Amino acid sequence: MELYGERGYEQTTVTEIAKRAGLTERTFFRHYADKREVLFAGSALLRERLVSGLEGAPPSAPPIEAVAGALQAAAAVFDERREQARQRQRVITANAELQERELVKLASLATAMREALRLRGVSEPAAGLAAEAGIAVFKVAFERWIDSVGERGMGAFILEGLAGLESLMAGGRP
Amino acid sequence: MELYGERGYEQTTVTEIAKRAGLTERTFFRHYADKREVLFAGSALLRERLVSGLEGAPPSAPPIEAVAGALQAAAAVFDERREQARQRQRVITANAELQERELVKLASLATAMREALRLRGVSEPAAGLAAEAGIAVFKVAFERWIDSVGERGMGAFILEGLAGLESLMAGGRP
DNA sequence: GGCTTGATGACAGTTGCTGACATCGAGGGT
DNA sequence: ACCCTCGATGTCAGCAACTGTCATCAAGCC
Repeated sequence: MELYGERGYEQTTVTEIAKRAGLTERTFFRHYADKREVLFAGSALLRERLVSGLEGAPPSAPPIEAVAGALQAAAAVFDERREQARQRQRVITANAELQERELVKLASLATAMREALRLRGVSEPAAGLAAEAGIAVFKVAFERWIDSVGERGMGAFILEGLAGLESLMAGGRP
Repeated sequence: MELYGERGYEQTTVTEIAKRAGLTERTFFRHYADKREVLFAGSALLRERLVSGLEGAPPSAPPIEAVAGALQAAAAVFDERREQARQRQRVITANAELQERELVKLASLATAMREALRLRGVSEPAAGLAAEAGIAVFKVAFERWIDSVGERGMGAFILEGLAGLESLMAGGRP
């Protein structure tokens, strides 16, 4: 992160990263599958929160409410590390390769939610739709949260996003 | 595509592709930014269809209906080349790097739709939400279409997806 | 003290991708 | 017909990401 911040992602070679960490290039690749993965190792935590959020929802709750709860649980992760999240996002938005990887991580979150919904008894294609729509709301809310100035928590943006999408799907014209 | 089909994506080197095409490796990279791009050059057509679908919708139509029309216009592209689409998708699902690039292309479609919606007068965050939700429906519909056996057009899956998402957002329990 | 085992180093090799310069063929102007 | 420009291609050298293989080494275990 230091090096990525100092000279940018592309201008940083793996050899430099390894040297700064007091290791060999080869050893770096034993810990991270590739150069990008350094920035995304933490996404496992997000997945856990989403999944346990879905598992923790009352069995009687409709899918969208379960998803809403899971998104709230995930949003809390960001509120705890607001500045770190912004710094990280600055590096990512500055580089196309990193944005690719971020999309992959989001897709894997969608898959995890989809499977957790299936376990709740939600059938296809509803499970896939609910998961993808949830991630869509998450993306928009995250972007707005990052660009926001105040101390507003990400959960508020999630709520707004859910309400907005609900209105849109009902034929609303905001 | 021949080589990717014969021996798989990773086992095919750019040198081989260039030789098969009667060109040099260097010339290959003058036409395609990278090795993956060969499979995604056609996505520009998809974007055009989506955008002109949005532009062509009656100004009075609510966002979700404009998106629905655009998705239908895009779906037609696939019905015309069903077998080709399947073959391509087989190559892509067999390789992680290619799935990454596919996600990038989908994200760029979402961005294009978002901007087209803004031009229709839809404001944020509704434009972003509608675009992302539309792509979510598209993803699920495409997956179901690829896995389907009959001659059913992709447009039918799009319609089902839209209806399903509408029901979900209204608190439905399918 | 010897043994296994997991992490690391050393090193060579492949391949995607880029920069710099030379070449060549098609049109365009005179 | 002659030259001239220009776009596409070839040639060559090189970097950096990533991988396979084997040696080394330290920690714990018998």
